Amino acid sequence: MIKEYILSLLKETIDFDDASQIKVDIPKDPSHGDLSTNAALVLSKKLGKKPRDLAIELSDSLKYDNEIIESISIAGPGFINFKLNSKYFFKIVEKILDENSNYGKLSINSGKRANIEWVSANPTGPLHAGHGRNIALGKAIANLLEWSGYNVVREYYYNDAGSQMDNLAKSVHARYMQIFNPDFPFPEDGYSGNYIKDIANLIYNRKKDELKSSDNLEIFKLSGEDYNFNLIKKVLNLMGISFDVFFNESSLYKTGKIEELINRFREFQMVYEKDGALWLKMEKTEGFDKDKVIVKSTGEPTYRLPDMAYHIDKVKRGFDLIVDIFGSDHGDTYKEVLYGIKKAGYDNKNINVIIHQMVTFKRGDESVRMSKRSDNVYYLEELINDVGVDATQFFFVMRNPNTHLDFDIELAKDQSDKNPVYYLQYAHARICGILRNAQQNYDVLSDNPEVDFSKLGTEDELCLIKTLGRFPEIIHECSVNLEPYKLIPYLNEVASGFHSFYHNNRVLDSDNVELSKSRLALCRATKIILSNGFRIIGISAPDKM
RNA sequence: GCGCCCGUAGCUCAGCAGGAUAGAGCAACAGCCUUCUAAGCUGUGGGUCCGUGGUUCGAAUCCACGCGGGCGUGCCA
Repeated sequence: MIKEYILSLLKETIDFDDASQIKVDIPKDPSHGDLSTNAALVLSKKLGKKPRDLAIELSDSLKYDNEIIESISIAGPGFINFKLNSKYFFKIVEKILDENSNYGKLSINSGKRANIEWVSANPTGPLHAGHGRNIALGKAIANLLEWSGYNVVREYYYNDAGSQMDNLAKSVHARYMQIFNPDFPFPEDGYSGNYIKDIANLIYNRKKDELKSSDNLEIFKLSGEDYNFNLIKKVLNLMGISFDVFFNESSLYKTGKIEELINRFREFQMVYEKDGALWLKMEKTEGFDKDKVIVKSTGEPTYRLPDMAYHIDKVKRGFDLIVDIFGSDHGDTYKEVLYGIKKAGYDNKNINVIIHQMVTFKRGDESVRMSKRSDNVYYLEELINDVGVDATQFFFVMRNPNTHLDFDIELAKDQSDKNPVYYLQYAHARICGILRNAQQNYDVLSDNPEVDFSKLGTEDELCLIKTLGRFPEIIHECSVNLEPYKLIPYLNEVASGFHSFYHNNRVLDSDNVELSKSRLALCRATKIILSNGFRIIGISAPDKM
């Protein structure tokens, strides 16, 4: 890319052992040129020269290609500013049109395999709105991994074995029994949602009172699991997500992986028995302050043991990168899991855990209460019905996962310029409108596909082209750090650049065929960038709005 | 108490591997539709970057200590 080109020019001219401080950036102020470097500032001390003198010296001796760099100037304390040749920018437009839906795809991780695990909600009930952040993030990050070249396995891990599933069975059973006897006691910590009654009714419709006097809860558990999983999959489907692997906890028992891990811990003397439970030694030097139970006195493992076994399984599958996405309420447990992997003698360095903070939902100024206990749950499906899939996806991905998210339902629902989703999508729809119009009403424009880009030259046009050309490096930045949210301000800039261009520059004009063609090409290039960006963050690119 | 995260414009947030005058969207105010979608464009106002110290040519950004908020700190997941 162009930044590397300039960096390589600098390296040809002057020796610097430590290049980490030297940066080539796009200056905030466009009057400072298209690119700028702080090289002279950084190197001045080492070489004992004044930054400005060094800058002049450097810029005089650079041997650059005139087709790429038009001019060089010195400014401020010693920044070297580069103005690029517009021919360079026109080549970018050609490249975008040529690579089309692949433009921006990187090869930095070609040939590598990545596993990304997220959602992983247990089938004890439908997904609630708060799950949305995890779901949306994972979707976008999985896309980013693919764009950076990885072969990606999308995976969902769920617990179909532990005490939560027993609780589900008891809850469904109680609702079933209440059909015959309204006074049948409901478990104190049972799942109170109405869906439990729906499951009980389904069982009743099938089995009538056959199960009334049975104390086998298996059928209640399986029916509940099945019902809930269908609800979950339905919503995931709405969100446009499909998983390659559904990994269930019980398989870890069947294949003996839990037992194997316990034996390994024993072998490495990492565990001891106390009060009838099996404890894992947690070392202070690793930041832990007390030991943790991995097998309860009842003989059942705590959640962390199968979590560790599961991750060891992923490690053994040989991925180059393993990504986990958790809410901040799991912020401590993932550390235990990584620790367990290491202490069992496996390598955890390929595991990258992304922790996102919690979400608050608001309708205008009013916050939406979400408590599981009172059945006052705002389900993800309701949120999607309220604001639409695109707004749901967009609002969850919009912010840095590290910060708390305020999700304004009214704003997300609003079909007006207030809503940032529409601003972006509208730019795409507008372009499609122009393309339709060109096809239907401007035959002359399709005569000869040759485009003379030198017809382009207005401020708006050049500004838009420059923005489009930054797409690959934005993808690079986003994918290296697994940060899809950074794509959004960029796409906003693309849309804004396009809207300004549109406002000031008539695209279709029969009296100006060559100009029209080149502007039409610019429109197509913009459409490609927008739709590629939308695909990554996981929203649709509408043709009409 | 301890651990992790956060504190930037009226609101929601970018910027935080140190760099030129701290940005965006919304809200406020003032303009722009006989022309490819006004779900748009143009302009204006708006800041103790939580506080106090430190590191240096330079700090919103790094360090220390406070203050405020969120989440953890289970033989729940």
